[in-house]
Order: sequence, then structure tokens, then C-alpha cells
Amino acid sequence: MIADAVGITKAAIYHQFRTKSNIVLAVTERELGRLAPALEEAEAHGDQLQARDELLVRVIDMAVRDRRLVRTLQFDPVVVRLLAEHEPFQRLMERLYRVLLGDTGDDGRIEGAMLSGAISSAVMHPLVGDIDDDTLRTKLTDMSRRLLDLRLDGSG
Amino acid sequence: MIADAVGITKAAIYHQFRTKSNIVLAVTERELGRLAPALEEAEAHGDQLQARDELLVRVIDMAVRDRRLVRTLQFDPVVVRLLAEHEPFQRLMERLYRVLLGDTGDDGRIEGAMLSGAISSAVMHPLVGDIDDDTLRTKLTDMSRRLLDLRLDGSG
Amino acid sequence: MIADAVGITKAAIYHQFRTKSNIVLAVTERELGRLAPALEEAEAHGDQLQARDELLVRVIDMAVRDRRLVRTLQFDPVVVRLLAEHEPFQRLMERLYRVLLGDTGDDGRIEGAMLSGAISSAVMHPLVGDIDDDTLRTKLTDMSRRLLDLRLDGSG
Amino acid sequence: MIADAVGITKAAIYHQFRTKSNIVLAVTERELGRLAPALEEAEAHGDQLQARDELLVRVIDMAVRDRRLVRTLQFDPVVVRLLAEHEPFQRLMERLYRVLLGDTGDDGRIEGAMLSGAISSAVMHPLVGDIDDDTLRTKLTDMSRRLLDLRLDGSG
DNA sequence: GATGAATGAGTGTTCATTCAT
DNA sequence: TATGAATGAACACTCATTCAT
Repeated sequence: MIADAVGITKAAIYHQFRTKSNIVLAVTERELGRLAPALEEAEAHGDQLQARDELLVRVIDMAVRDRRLVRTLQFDPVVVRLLAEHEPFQRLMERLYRVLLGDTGDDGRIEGAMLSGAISSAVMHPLVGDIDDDTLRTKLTDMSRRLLDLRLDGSG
Repeated sequence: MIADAVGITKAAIYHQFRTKSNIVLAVTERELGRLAPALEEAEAHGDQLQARDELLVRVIDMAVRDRRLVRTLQFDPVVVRLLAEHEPFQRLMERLYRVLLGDTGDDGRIEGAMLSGAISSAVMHPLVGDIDDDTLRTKLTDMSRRLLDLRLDGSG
Repeated sequence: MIADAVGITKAAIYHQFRTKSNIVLAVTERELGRLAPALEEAEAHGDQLQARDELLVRVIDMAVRDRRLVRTLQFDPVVVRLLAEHEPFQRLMERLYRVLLGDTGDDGRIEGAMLSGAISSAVMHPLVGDIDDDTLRTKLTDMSRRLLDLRLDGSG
Repeated sequence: MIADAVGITKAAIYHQFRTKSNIVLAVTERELGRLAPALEEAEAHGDQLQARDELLVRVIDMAVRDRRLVRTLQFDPVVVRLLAEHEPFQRLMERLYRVLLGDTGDDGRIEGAMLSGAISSAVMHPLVGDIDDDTLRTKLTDMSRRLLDLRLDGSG
């Protein structure tokens, strides 16, 4: 499917990436890399709510825009297992969760999983196709804030 | 895979279930059927928060106990498509969401998707294996309540 | 399929007929046995055209009435091979052809095959479904006579 | 079976032909394509008996040479159904019958079915194996002419 | 750097048959 | 007599991967 979509032969792909895993890792790295600036910014500004919220918005934005990518990263069993064993990816996710959840220790794992599961499930839901991107983004941000108990009542 | 795991021949499975779909539906029906009593109870007691919360607790309980089932129902692409076309299952899920989310109209779809995505992702997360069931249940209930804005502060 | 159609279990059938071949042979014998009287009559009256024609009419009649049986006997590869190895069936067919074709020696084989092939193909043709039985019978008799060069111009 | 017979793997076949249908269609097209010149010639020379007879001879020739092909095209239930739904094949057969039978309207269907059934049954008959190709061809041509009432008594 | 051809291992499914009860 | 459960062997088809060119 990948080869067909790209318009070259399977063998050509195997020339570039020795295995399917490599393709997955390459794509994942490239896409998640786009979150890096916002992540670094947030890490620099430590505990400020606004920085965390900013990052959350970016994550949701990416999920809403690249629904198919999200579906694959989150739900394709082969991909999931692969990424779970790929340290660089795991480190990135840990940093992401630490910032978003405010350094909640080991429990962060659960909250992180819930957050990403919630967002991914929402954007890939078949019936969500009708909803326009803006409404979806707003709704998702709203609920994610609630899930994270991220209250932006004036302060920052 | 199923046949190998069970230790019988493929043909023996096909003797019991005429198609793979039938296997999936049989398992799903059996497991989700267990939620029926709590669901009916909640529906009978209408808008009471306590009934909704009770149902939420049951759902989380089931997810924590049967992690692999949840993973399959929620994420296996074949299973997901099959269930999406199976009316009885769809009706059950709709009833479930209507009670849990308090009849929030069309938006309920997003919230429902987020809730189930959050719970499923949490229980199937590879790193959640270390966490004991009780902690996981508590944490999940807590966050789900927040996500649903289900506040049980005295009234019911 | 047979078991379902008859409304009993496969195992019950295997109790009566030890193999599928036996079922086929039993059915074939029963159905083709119905041609026996006309065949014996024709054999008794030797070279008379009328007797041969009478038999031809019976054969076509049976083919038109029992289209599905004909299709199976003539075209199901398993059945064909089975019957080709079953002496009693072969003997019956030989007698049939000898009478119909007027003892044409070894060449009778070809003519016999052509005759039965022609009739069977005609009755099982998908587009022949629209044609009413009488028209079909007439047409078939007509053409079969031509094929056999069976001219009934007054004499007998 | 095909893969085993050819001595390569099943997957190799699927590399060349995406489905079994494709194999069937490819073979059919290649073989029946050989009749095209004679068919066009006959169509050009309209109602002349000689052109029709020439085509008949070609058809019989092909059937005698490629007995196994004929058996499959005519009698394999899967192949038959497939070809019945393949328009190009249906169009070719219609043209063939129209020329051979002299445009006999709807009745042509029965005659066409009888002709092809007769020829196919003859060449695939197990006991016809002993008869040499020339004798078979002659006999078949002779009887087919009779069936079609194609008398070549001088005129053309 | 790319291609076409091939492969092993699997998946979903059917079918003729067997066997303990 | 009949049944339910099981089986081996096949079949149509897919997928990740390899390799000679």
C-alpha cells in the first residue's frame, strides 16, 4: 500500500528502509519532531500553565490535522509494539507527558495514556468526520484541559 | 492464531462459528452483556448522578479486568469495522454513552469516543502493566469523572 | 449442502452412504432407471425408427424436467469421473446410445457424447430459463433428430 | 493446483495475476483471440455459407487441439460463471454464434448452446481419447454441419 | 537507486470424511 | 439410526521480505 501510494515499487522502498519498522520509525520521527520546538519552549518555562497549555494546543492541532497518522501511531498493533520498544520515541513521549501533566511521577503514565487515547479516539471516530476542524479542536482542548485539570483562570 | 492458541484445528473452530465475525460477535456479546444490569438500573433511575457513576465504575472495572478484550474491541481494525456494522452492539454503546454523558446530544459522540479511548488506552498501555489493579481503577475513575464533569459532591 | 437440503445431519448421510460417491451413484441409478422401460421396448423393436425416436423424446423430456440433475451428471467434474469408472452406468449409456444412434460402432461414442452434450448444454444454459418447457422440448427434439439424422418421413 | 503444476509458489502466481479470475481471463483471451481473424473474415463476407463453414472448421480445430482448455471453459462452474459476467467474452461469443447460426434471433441461444455443448462434450469424452484427431475433426465437422443445417451443396 | 520476480508464512474458509456417544 | 465435534487437505489470497539484474 505504501509503495502504491508513493508511486514507486516495493523493492525501491526496501532499498531505502531495510525493514517496515524503519519506515514507521522514520515517519514517526519526522512528524513528532515538529512538536520539539513547543516542547523545548515549555520545558524552559518550567511550571507555567500557559506553556503547558500551548503545548496541548499544538498536540491537538497535529492530531486533528493528521488524523490518519494518529490512528496508525496509536492503534496499529504492529506500530504500537514497535514504538514501545524504540527508546528515542519513548523518551520524547515521556518529556511530552511530563510537561503536559506537570511532573506527576509514575502516575503520569496512566494520565498520559488516557490523554493520548482520548484525543486519538476522538479524531479517528467515524462519526466525527462531519464535525468541522475548528469545533473539534475547541471541544478537544476543552475536554483535555478538564482531564488534565489544567485550569487557566487568569493566572499563567 | 486462535486455533493454535486453543490447541485445536482451524476447521474445528469453523464447526462452532461459521465465520470469524461470529467468533468476535459471540465474545463481545457475552462480555458486554455483563454490563446490561447496571445499564438498565441507571436508565431506570434517570438523571441521578449516582446511577451514572455506578455504571462508570462497572465499565472501568471490566476494562481493568479484561484488558486484552478491551484492546481488541477498541483497536483491532477488523473487529472495529465489524462492530461498527453490528446494530445490536451500536445500540448498546449508544445507550451506554447516553447514560454516562447525560444525553448531551450529538456532541456526545466526541465525548463518548474520548472516554472510551481514554480508558482503553490506559488499560492497554504497556507500561501500565506494573501498576496494580486497584490503583489503576481509582485513577481511571477519578479522571473519567473529571472528563465527564461528573461531580458527586453530596447530592445524587 | 445435501444434508442441509434434506434437513438431517451430514453424519446421518454418511451412515447411509459410506462415501459421497455412493450418494451420487444411488441418485443416478434411481433417475436413469426410469429410462429402462423405454429402452427395453426400443431394443425389442430393433431397428424401427419410431422406437428410437420415442426413446429420444423420453430422454429430452427427462433433461428438460430435471435440469439440475442433468447439469450435475454431465458437468460436475467429480461426478463425471466417478460415473466414467462405474461399469453399470457405462453399460446403460452404451445401450442407450446404441439404440438412439442405430448401432454405429465405435463412432457411436462421439455421436453419443455430442448428443448428450448438446441436450445438457441447452437445458442448463442460463438464458434458456425464459423459454417455456414445451418450446424447449420441441426445439431440442427437432435439433436432436437433425443431429442423429433421424428422419421420420412417413415410414417407421 | 496451478502453482504445483507449474512448479512455482502460489505467491509467485499472485504476483503475475492479482486474482484467479485474471488467470482465467488471460488464458481465455489469448486462446479465443486466435479465432478473431476467421470471425472477422466471416462477418465481412456476410451470408456466404463458405465463410460460416470455414469458421466452424476453425472452432472445431481449436476444440480438438486444446481439449483441456475447452473442458474448463465449458464446464468448470467457477470459470463458467466468471465468463458469463465478462462482457468482452460474451460479445465475442455472440458474434460467433450469429455468424455460425445465420442470425436466427433469440432461438439462436438454444442452438448456440447445443452446438458448443456438443463439440465440447465430444472432445472431452474420456473414451474419445483413443480416436485420432483427424477422424474426430471430420466426424465433428460433419455432425455440426448437420446440427446447423449448413449444407454446402455447391452454392456458397 | 530502482525494478520484476519470487518466496515463506500466514489468514479466512470449505469440504469430504471419521468417530465417540 | 442419528448426532455433535473434530480433522486433514485443499483453496483464494495477503504481506513482509529477498535477490538477481
